[in-house]
Amino acid sequence: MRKKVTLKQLAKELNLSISTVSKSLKNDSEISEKTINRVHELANFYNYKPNALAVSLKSNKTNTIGVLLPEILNHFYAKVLYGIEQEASKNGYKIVTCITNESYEKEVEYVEMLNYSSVDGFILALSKETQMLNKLDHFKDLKRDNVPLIMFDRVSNEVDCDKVIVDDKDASKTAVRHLIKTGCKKIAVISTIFDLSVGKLRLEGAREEVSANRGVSLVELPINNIETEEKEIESFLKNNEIDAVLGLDETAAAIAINMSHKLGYKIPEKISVIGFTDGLLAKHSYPKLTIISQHAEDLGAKAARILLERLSNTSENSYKTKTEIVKTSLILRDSTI
Amino acid sequence: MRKKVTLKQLAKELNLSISTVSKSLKNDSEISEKTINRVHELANFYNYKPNALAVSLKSNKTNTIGVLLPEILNHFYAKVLYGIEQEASKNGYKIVTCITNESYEKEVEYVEMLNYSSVDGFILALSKETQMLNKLDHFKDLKRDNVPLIMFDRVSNEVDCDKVIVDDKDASKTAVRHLIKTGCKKIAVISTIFDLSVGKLRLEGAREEVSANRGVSLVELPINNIETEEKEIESFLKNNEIDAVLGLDETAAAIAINMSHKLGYKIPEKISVIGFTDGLLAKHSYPKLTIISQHAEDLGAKAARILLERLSNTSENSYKTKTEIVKTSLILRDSTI
DNA sequence: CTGAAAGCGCTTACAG
DNA sequence: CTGAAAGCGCTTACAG
Repeated sequence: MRKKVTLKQLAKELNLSISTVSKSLKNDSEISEKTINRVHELANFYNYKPNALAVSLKSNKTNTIGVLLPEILNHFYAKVLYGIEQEASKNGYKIVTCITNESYEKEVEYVEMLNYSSVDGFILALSKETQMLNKLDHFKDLKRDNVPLIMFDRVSNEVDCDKVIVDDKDASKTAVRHLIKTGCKKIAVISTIFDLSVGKLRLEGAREEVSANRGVSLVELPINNIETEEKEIESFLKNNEIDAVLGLDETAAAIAINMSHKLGYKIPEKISVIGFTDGLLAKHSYPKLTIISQHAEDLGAKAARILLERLSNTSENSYKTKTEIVKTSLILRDSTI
Repeated sequence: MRKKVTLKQLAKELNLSISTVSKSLKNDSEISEKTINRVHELANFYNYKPNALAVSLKSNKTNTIGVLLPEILNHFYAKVLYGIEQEASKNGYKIVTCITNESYEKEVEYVEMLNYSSVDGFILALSKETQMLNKLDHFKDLKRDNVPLIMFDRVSNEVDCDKVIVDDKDASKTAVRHLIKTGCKKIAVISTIFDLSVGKLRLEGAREEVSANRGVSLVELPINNIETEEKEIESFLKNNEIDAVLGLDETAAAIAINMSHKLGYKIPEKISVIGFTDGLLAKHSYPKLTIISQHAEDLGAKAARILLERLSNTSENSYKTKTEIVKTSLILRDSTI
């Protein structure tokens, strides 16, 4: 069982009251300088730290932000987390992170758990399963308890809260436009995330851009089963005379590159490839992948800033929620012409 | 500011005392069935949840484990985290994770912060900077406060605590033995982690195994600057007549494969490649990388189990610490013969 | 300048 | 069977 020095013990040893010790540690002007010094000295000696549980119980705030991520082996979320962490710690907030692993049940469980642990607010992206089932009741508790919530990336229209999203549709358009500009005529879109809000938007963008250009066509390869993704992409590349691939998630484009190697197709000479998310796979593919960067770190920082703002306005019990859109960038590397 | 129903409010509305309500919620046999039912009904209606801060303050335990990771964009640590999480949540424990980003200062800060937040125990791998500076004073606080600590993977001999490590030296030996068995004569070892305990052990293993085999030689490529890693590996491959590469961290082997593509070297025909860590890069390289798996998930679960055991033995204030070793496996894929 | 008292939301030994 | 009281470790308005 953990042991810690308390105000009580310091008070006893100094022959002072608990109140005086408490005030001294805050350098309260009420207290004589001499007493303040005595108290600090002993506190330092014992390495006294106030008990955070007691402080939080009293103040009704924990200075903690709960963060829920669908997945962590994903550079986008990992970087968002980093952005949140930076901004939060700059402002004296801690973060507690839970990974839902794309499970609705886990998401519900973690929201309850963190709410029960009295985090001051939430930042989260919905799990895949939650988006598919479209069950959002677990967020009503937060509303009822008056706990602010910021959703990012994977959001739901049915929850009224602040949101930070990426301009996914525009991003796809920009990518496709680049492919067309460099001479591609038959563009494949590979997606494992057609169930997600972001996947839908990205696909829509590609469709719109293609249909706005005469003589260019789109072939869609939706992948249901991650297990067979490689094989599906390989046979797709073999059986379709395409000259470009747009991968809508982090891995699809990388796999397209690998399968092209296998089939002996040159990149970018025969096939141009663009992916989403500036992650490890993109950096360590050969040739290096041209990608859409979602500026994950900025996005995280932005979400944190909005939350901190909500937390500082303790007065307003209800407020008008807002949605901010983060602009993406197309980063040209070696997998496109 | 968050609002929550409390025992007090329930008591008032039910015309009962706080004690009776509290006991009823726990189905205490002292209380009449009728009262218990009344209380539960209202509690359900209001969705009452006890305030975790108050419970923890009273019980002096938070059911929370603090986890410190050097890096998260690293499959090994991400999977260890997953293993810890599984085991912890199975036993009603939550985890709070902090990423040190290989910084000594951050590590000190987080240890203090989590200790101050009253986590029940710690599981951590040291940051690179901490291992280089070899400053370990921040763990004395934990000892003084009687908070159990489990170190894994990157550990220090100078801290007396439970440890879970990987048989890194044997792992390298096994890898090199396989290379030799398949006919490799001149083996390169590429390392960006020669400062780390694990990096040293892996290198040692490779050296020992090579010197035990006549006619086989080792070439070492230590890389100081991650920025120029690719170029260094490329020119190394060009200027050395090697027939095998052992990459001691997650990325080195992947880069070796990419640079081989660039130089037109066939894998595994001309060069065999083995890497450490069964991560995304290994899975999505072409050809698929033969790797040493450290069984990260098991390792995490094991660390959690040891900690939970320590936490359940509240009686013992001092105990004999132990070190457990997790066996690695060589997983043969397509980058070796 | 210092301290006693109330209170944050719980739990539990004790009294009735 | 129910409740008053003490206490976990703090903060702060109030009294002296």
